[in-house]
Amino acid sequence: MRRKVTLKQIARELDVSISTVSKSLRNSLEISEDTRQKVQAFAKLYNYRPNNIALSLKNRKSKTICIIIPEIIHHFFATVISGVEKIANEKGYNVIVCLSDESFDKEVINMEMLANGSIDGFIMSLSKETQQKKDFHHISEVINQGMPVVMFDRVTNDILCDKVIIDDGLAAFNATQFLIDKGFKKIAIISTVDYVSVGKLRTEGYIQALKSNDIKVDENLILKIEDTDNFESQIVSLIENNELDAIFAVNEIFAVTAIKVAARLGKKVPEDISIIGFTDGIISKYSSPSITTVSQNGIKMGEKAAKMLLEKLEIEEDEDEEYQEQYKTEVIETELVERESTL
Amino acid sequence: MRRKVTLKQIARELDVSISTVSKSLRNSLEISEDTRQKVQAFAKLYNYRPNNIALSLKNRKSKTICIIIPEIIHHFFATVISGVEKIANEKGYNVIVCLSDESFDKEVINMEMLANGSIDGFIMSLSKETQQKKDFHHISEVINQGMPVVMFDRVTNDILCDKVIIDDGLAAFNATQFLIDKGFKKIAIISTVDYVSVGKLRTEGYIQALKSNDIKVDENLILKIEDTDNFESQIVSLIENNELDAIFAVNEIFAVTAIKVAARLGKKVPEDISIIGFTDGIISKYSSPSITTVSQNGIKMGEKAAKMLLEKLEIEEDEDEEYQEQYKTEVIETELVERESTL
DNA sequence: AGAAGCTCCGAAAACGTTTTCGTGTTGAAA
DNA sequence: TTTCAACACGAAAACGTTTTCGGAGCTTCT
Repeated sequence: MRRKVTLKQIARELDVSISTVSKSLRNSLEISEDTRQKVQAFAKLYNYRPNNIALSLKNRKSKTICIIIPEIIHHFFATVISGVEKIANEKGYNVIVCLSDESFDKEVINMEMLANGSIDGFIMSLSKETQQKKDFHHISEVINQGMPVVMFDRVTNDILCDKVIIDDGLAAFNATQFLIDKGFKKIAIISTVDYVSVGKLRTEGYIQALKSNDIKVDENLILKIEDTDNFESQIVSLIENNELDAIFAVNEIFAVTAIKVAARLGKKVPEDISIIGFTDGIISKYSSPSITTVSQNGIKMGEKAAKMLLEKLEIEEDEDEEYQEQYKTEVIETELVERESTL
Repeated sequence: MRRKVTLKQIARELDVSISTVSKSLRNSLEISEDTRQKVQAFAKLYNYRPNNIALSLKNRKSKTICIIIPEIIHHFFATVISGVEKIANEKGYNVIVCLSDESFDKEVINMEMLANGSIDGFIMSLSKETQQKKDFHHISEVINQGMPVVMFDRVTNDILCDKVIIDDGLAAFNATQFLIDKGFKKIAIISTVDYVSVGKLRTEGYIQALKSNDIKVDENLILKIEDTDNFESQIVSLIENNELDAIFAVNEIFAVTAIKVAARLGKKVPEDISIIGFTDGIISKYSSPSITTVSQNGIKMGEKAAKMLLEKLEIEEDEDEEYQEQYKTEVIETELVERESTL
């Protein structure tokens, strides 16, 4: 078990200075052909690799970025990570993945822990608790220290930074309009509580669509779910108490649960009731019937977010001094994937 | 945008030495109460945080571990990450997630890139390609340098290190036996090609179960799928050409696809044909009918792997010198979760 | 022969810490 | 008055790099 070999050891062994070794390995013309070859041969033999930590310290950057997500056991976030990884790796960056578990405290701890030199920038989606508390000091602090942050999906207007989102309102509008175009009038929505930004936006889009088609908005058809562990009974009531034509669910789980509940209540999907979901995940694809859904391309979001972050990092590198800070918000287009759950 | 403050800056500002500042912040008794308070107040005001990279360099460890998985868009691996994260965070470690995308080269690159000081240890599950090539030099190299490695799920006997696995053979045996106990004789298996270690083991378990119940093994009922993108037609043939009682699928996707195909061919699940899957993921839970499956607790696997790795790291720290190297293989128990897809 | 210019290399600083060791200043004991 | 311990602090090394600068030794030109 030989430990990693360092410049110093090579230098001692070959009886030259550390500088000479370093320069030789970097093929500096300052060093004679002879010495260079000797050093390089020796380094190769002992499988020398520069120590990343030392390089990070010297260069004052770690070539590592961090992505903070609320939970990983969630197809959408997993795809985003995948997109981030792809771009980051292409550019020689590593990715640290942190999970906030929807907790404000964990989000803060993670950021504080990593903001001290370990990483060069953040990509993040807010935890539910953070969105509820509306406390973003940990993020603005990091930004104030000059570390770039890119937010995606669950974002906030209270922080100025690059963002990657989908147009949740528009996507919801389109999904609802799709149902209306099929001739449906009694359309329910299964959404989340309002402090989850995307839930609120999607609900608004749904309402917009109804209004612009002169369909009266019925509060009884708007179900806002708080506890994502135990909500099935609420969906049962919704379907039992209303003669629904269709349901728009703001995520996969709600959609697939609606299908199950409908089946149990003797309603066929899509013959008796049509259902549209949100997020084109693994459930929508493999459910029976498979689910018509709004596809938010997580990979594309991750790629875009990573590109924006890396761009900031490269710029900083060049013209270190005060260029006009420009923040962009990129909107990733969504798409309605038609499957079996709608007529 | 003030940049991060360092010991040196505080020292200059307060007109003391760097050592004094460092000691003050660590509450050393060498420093007078007076000076300590002054320094601490100043540090707090300017929100001083020690630079992690510098600490890593000094301590020769990064308090970061890396987990390499074949793909993240896969419920099982996501749960493993989640388990690793949990334990690592508890002990103050960060987790770098690397994706090999089932590619040998990416696995090698990732390991080489990070093995140079960036991290303290690896947790990994082999990529398909690596298992196929049986080339593990990158792993043994890392181990030779004294860096602990823990392998999980997809492991190999060619490398000596800590491992966390399930008893794939036994689990498959039990699943098959479960079907046999229901009175089924014509039981098919949908598996992967043999170089995927877990696929092979599960197939063996299936065969064992048949044999020990004196059921003839019919090669036509053993489907080994190579291309995971385009296999539906093979399942169609399997079901069409054989009067099956039941199917044992070695993963969720195969199981849910079998259900779909069966339905299309006019066979009801579970009335006409029973189906058991492997991996208790989101699909099994939300599919209709929901799928009876072998649950491999990914969280527990991740937690166990992380514990084993961190233990090695802590030991190394203490008694740096040659204690007898002991490698363990932990077996995580599986469980058969009965749902709707079996009678 | 002196100046100038190369070629080849090493010393040292820098990145930000922690820690060991030394040293100057007190105050009290001998 | 001398000696010694306690106290409070600083210098420097170390972790492993890269890079700037300077210098020694040689050749070439005038």
